[in-house]
Parts: sequence; C-alpha cells; structure tokens
Amino acid sequence: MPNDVKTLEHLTLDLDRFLPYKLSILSNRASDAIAQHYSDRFGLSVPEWRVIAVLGQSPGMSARDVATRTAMDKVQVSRAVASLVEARRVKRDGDEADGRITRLSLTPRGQAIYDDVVPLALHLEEVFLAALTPDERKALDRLLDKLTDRIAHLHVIPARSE
Amino acid sequence: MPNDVKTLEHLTLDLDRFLPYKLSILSNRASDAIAQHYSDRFGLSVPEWRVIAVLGQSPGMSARDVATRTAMDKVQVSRAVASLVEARRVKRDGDEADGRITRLSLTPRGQAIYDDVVPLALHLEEVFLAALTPDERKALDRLLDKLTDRIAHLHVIPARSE
DNA sequence: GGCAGATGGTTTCATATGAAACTATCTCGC
DNA sequence: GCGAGATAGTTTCATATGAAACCATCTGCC
Repeated sequence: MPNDVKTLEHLTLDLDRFLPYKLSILSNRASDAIAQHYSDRFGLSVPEWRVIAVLGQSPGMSARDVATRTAMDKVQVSRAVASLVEARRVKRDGDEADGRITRLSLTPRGQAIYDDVVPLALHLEEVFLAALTPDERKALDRLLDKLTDRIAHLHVIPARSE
Repeated sequence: MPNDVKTLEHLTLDLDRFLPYKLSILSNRASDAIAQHYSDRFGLSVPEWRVIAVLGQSPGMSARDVATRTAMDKVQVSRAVASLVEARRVKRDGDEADGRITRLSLTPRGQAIYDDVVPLALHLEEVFLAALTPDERKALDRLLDKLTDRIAHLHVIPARSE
C-alpha cells in the first residue's frame, strides 16, 4: 500500500489571497471605523446613517428607492426610517400620484446631522486613502467598479454548473 | 436679502464614489453569492464556513486563533465550533501545556466538506475575476493589501482629532 | 367598472448577534 | 506556594435581523 496518510490530494485555500475574504475583512474594518464615529456622536445605527446619507444626496426618494440604492432590504429600511421619523430627523410626504409611496426627506435636524457627518466621513476616507497615491486611487476605483459591474451581471449563479 | 433658500452651503457625499460604501456593496454581494452555494449544499452558515476554511488551511488552531484570523468575535467562533462539533465536522483536543485552550481540527467529514467547497470557492473567485486582466488582478491585490495594512495601523482612531 | 395579480411598506416571528457576566485555567510577583 | 490579574472559552440576555405573512394601493385586462 502506497501511503496511508493522505498527502497530496488536499487542495488548500489560502485565505490571505482569497479575494472575497480580503474584501470582507477590509470592508468590515473600514465600515466599523466610520460607524464608530457617527454612532458615538449621534446615536445613529448603520442603517439609519445609510438612509440619511442617501436622502442627503437625493431627497424625495421612496423607501424602496433607498433600499435599492443601498442594497439594504426593505424591512431594514422601513425600520430605520420609522426610527428616524420618530426622532424628527426624516419626514414622510405622501406621493400625489401613488398612494402606496411615501416621499422621504431630511428635516432640518436630519440635514444638520448630514452636514456634520459628511465632512467626518470624507476625512476618514482621506485617512484611509492616504496609503495610496492619486494614481493608485484612480486605479482602485476603476477596478472596484469593474468587479461590481461583473457581479451585478452574474445575477444568481445556478446552483451547479455541469 | 441675498437668497432665502440655502444654496451652496451643503456639502454632499456622493455615495457612488465613497470608498467604504463601494467596498461594502461589493464585498457583500461577493460574499452572499458564495455563501449561497455552500449554504445550499452543506447547510453551513457563514461563520461555520469560515471556521472550516481556516482549519482546513491551518489545523490545530485554538478558537481564539480562529477569531483573530477571521476577524470574527469569540462568541461567534464559540458557537460555530459548537455546532460543527455537534455535526462531527470538527473535533476538539485539549492542549497539553495549557488547559484553557482546545486545539481544533477537521474530522474526515469536515475535511470532505472542505475538499468539496474549496474548488467551488476558487471557481467563483475566478468567475468574478474574469472581469480583470492578470495585471489588473495583481494591482488590485496590492492595493487592497496596502489599504488593509493602513487600516490595521490606525487602531481605533480617537473620537475626534483636534 | 371590477377583479386578478403586482408593488410599496409594515408587522410578526423565529433566529442571529454581540456585549457583558461568568467559569476555568494560567502567569507573574512576592 | 499563593493570591491578583490576565486569558480562553461559554452562557446569558437584550437587541438586530430577515423571511414570510400581511395590508393597502395600484395596474392591467375583461
């Protein structure tokens, strides 16, 4: 008998070189660092901050628009909006044409938070990106866009390809 | 009076160009696509798969090692390991020198899953990366490493820098 | 008009999560 | 040796999450 301890047949996955894993670690660390700040200052949860960020940029969106835009699910959006409305940071206005929709926008109070968090977010992004030269930043941006497009076009891959 | 509608004073954050946001979207989409597969086939949760992935590469790690390696918290690891042990996919061995530690490794059953999932994971990575040329892949890898290092060295940024 | 889906949004319910408390063991200074 | 932390790991508990059911409105199509 050749060998009773299995030797060469196990393919191994080197996590440190596995792209989805690297992306996940990096992304979580970056998000956590930022979340830390706005949570400390304004008591905003991540979903709440996302809603504010989107509405600050594009007021008048419906909840569904927000969900699509941020890749959150609609339950999460519904709850984040409810709590923001409660805190008078966001207001809802009915849509004239479609009774199911509510148009969301920041109240002055919400806008004040937005105005305060945006420079902070940009500052933190700058701190991260200080590791890269301007050319590298452009390159990174382009590469991430390519990958994002790619994944978007894959939809959900069928369970098994054979 | 000049203008009663505030015009220029609101800085806006363009989410589509905000790196942490882009990373988060991309990372979540990629992870979800992969998670879908191993969840369907083996009923593995994300934390469980991470534990298996790490043990397949480096058997004999302690729970804490696994937690550090994967950026999961120790509660999550503890639970994932408990459920994997329950399913006879992972086994625990006491450490001789240190009674607090247990050494974790894959059972044959766990190894079989690992051997099955690894090619799938590599295949999916390949599908994503098909969007990039070999040079671009290297560049991306290097850029992500730089950022990850950078963030690691920031520790937790003090609440406010002034 | 009016009814069979589709769509926007909320609620319910069962599960996942993580901070904090806890147990057990180890380490170090005396 | 032995008592005061540190460290590994688990359990508790309160909160976050998301799938599925639900309600309301809208959009065809007859």
